[in-house]
Amino acid sequence: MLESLYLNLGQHDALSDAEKALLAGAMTFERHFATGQDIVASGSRPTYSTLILDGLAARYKVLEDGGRQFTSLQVPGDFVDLHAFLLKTMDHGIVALSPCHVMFADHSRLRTITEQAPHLTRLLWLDTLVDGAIHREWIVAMGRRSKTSHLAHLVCELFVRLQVVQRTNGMSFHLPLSQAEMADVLGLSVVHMNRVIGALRKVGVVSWANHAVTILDWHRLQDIAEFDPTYLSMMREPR
Amino acid sequence: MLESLYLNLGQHDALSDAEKALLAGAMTFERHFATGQDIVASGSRPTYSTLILDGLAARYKVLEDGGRQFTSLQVPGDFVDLHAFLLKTMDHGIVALSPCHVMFADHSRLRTITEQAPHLTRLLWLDTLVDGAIHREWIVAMGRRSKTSHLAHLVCELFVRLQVVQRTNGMSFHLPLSQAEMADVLGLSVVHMNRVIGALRKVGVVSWANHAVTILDWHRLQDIAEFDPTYLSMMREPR
DNA sequence: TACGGGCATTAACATTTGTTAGGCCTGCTT
DNA sequence: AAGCAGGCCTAACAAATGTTAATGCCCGTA
Repeated sequence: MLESLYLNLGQHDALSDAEKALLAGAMTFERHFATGQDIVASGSRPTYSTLILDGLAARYKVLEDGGRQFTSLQVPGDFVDLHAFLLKTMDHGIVALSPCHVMFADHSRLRTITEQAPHLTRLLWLDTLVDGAIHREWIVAMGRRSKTSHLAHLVCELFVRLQVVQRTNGMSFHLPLSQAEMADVLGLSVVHMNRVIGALRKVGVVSWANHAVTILDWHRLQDIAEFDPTYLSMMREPR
Repeated sequence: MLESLYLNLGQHDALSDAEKALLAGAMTFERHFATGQDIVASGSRPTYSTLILDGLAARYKVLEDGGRQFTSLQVPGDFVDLHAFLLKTMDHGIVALSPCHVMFADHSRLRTITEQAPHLTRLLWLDTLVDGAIHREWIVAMGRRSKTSHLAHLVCELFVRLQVVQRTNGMSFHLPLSQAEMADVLGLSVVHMNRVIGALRKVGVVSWANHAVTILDWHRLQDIAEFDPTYLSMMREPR
């Protein structure tokens, strides 16, 4: 059941059986969320952290004018709010973008891990660092890439991340977001989001229909995106 | 000499004398960097992490077309590349935006801290988590705020962060960035950056000249920015 | 003192992006 | 079967942002 988590953490460094057992021991109950439901509310002070077993979720903030911005997309194997273990107060919400199957890890047991399992602690820390690296890449994309390049970069990133947790199917993956939701990822209007998706389709590097994205020309897509996966730290080495 | 670091880490939770000693013990040599010099090179694999004692620095990425985007600004007391301790390979560069006085902490000694000082480890982890929270706020600003609001938000954030490490002077602080550099922060052209700064000046909430920023109307500035400092986790509580 | 470079500022114009509105599907409900 | 809601897509126009170029200022240096 925790296979995705093991794949996710294990991509950076070897994960021992004892460590897997410690992780499993930190888990409490599981739960399902329907599309659109809040998994964690902004401003709350959770006493557990949420692991996604299956489904797609996103962090978001809402502004006074009603505008919404997603700040990350979370795939199976992601600890969506590991932050709250130390940050205490959630400064953003987390919403299910598809039906989500999640499991909760008690903060008190995570704390025990930090007291007794330094290497596993470093791997969990690393998980949040990769999260930050992804944020930086998004900032670069929002600030200095063309919108087409930004979208291409996102497609590359999602494909690679989903591949790690075995959620791709050949060169395709399931992306349950509507174009309005995609617009809240890239920070665009819906109309322009539609234009940009159209542009990417037109160059022929992806097909995108019915929430299924297929990469038709990985090399050219990567080129448009200037995608370099270094920031995802997928190299397995001692940490 | 490490006062800024103690102030920075200590804002989130009490820092014991033993922990301060451990931090001091992790430090090796110090060094000065001139404005514009690279403190850490993109793609390098440092064996130490860099603490800013004095000066302003920034993380950045450069794209193929020469465009540059800053992904964070780093103030005294910030561990600019604590990431590299676990990420290993730098996926971005760090440049001095003013003369910088820095000190290096050996990764091997940081590792010892993770083995022997769980609470201090959590505080260091937390430091990187706040970093991520700042990134998220930047993403929201880039995606969904007006440019004026984005700039106002940045001014609020810098003021608060500098205040923690006692680098403010009343309602003023020193901001050594040129408008071209500011443009690389917000992801704008230089010309538009100039317009936006002009707009903020015109409403009369800040004065901005000779690299000195003075907040003339904090309340209204905060209002324009929709600035809520929760994300900085400045509350002192057990972590 | 004269010169040149970097920086802030502005103008004029080009391009990108947002807004408003509507059409056309599809799937679901009555 | 009719009606309705949501999602995708397009058009026409408005607003924001980028580009190019020019001006003036300050400052360090020949």
